[in-house]
Amino acid sequence: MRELIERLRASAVQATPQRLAIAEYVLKTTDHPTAEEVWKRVRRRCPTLSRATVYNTLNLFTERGLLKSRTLVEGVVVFDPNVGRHHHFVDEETMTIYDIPWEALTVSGDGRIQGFEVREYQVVLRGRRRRS
Amino acid sequence: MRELIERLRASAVQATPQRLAIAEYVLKTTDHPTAEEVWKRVRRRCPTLSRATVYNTLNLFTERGLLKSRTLVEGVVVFDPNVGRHHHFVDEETMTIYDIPWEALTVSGDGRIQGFEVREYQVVLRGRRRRS
DNA sequence: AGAGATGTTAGACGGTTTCCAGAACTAGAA
DNA sequence: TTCTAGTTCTGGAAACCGTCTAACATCTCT
Repeated sequence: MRELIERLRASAVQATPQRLAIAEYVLKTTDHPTAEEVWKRVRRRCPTLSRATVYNTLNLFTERGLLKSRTLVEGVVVFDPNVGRHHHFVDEETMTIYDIPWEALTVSGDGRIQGFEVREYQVVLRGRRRRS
Repeated sequence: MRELIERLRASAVQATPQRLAIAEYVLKTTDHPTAEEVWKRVRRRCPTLSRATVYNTLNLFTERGLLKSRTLVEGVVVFDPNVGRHHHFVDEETMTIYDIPWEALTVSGDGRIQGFEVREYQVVLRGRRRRS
């Protein structure tokens, strides 16, 4: 709690009860929730929370680098508190998104990409998660 | 023209003037246009063309494997006539999307992806195109 | 030509996200 | 505390994008 407030302050985000309620869920989850999912979830604790505030807050967090918004499944925007480098695996059956550690994949390019100054890159894998 | 009709027939798509007008642009371009862009563009030749037909046709083409729809830039769905395996580079300044040949990049994974049955994957590179 | 299937159109609709304007809240100063 | 100026929150309206609908047009097959 206290350290959440710290984190917001460190990102120049004024902590309010609404933002804390949202942060508590969305900055700590390993899910990749949509705005709607965040709203439904956080409203359980904070029933007056408006949709607009959820969108404002998610956008603010994204602007401040606390979140990253991604479209890994066609037409679905999700928010990801893991803002560091990593890749993704999408289970096409359940549409669940899994994080893949950056070091788990190696990407190398040949001469054909010399015309491009690559600032970042990301691999998206699709398939089925093996049932263990 | 004739071979375009052939291509549609081969994909079990009945050729109509509207579909041909759309196909002529969208199946031959190296751009990655949005539905709206396709509509604006094709309407110059076929002014009565409705938005609904553009969407119906793009979705039909996608279903039949003539196009692939992608979201390479947050919140923007584009259509790509290059349905074979390849990667993409997004110029973050101009938001232009470039195709990267499949063989230009090599991706290898370590043990941490053994829990996943990968059916396909794609690399998205972001940065600036070098002015040559 | 006629019947039935298929395609097209304009506008209505639906879900998601943003905008707006007023009310509530906040931090800081007195 | 109380005041003030700035910020945030809220619900509803509006914008946006894509889909659906129902009437009409056009094809295809006999």
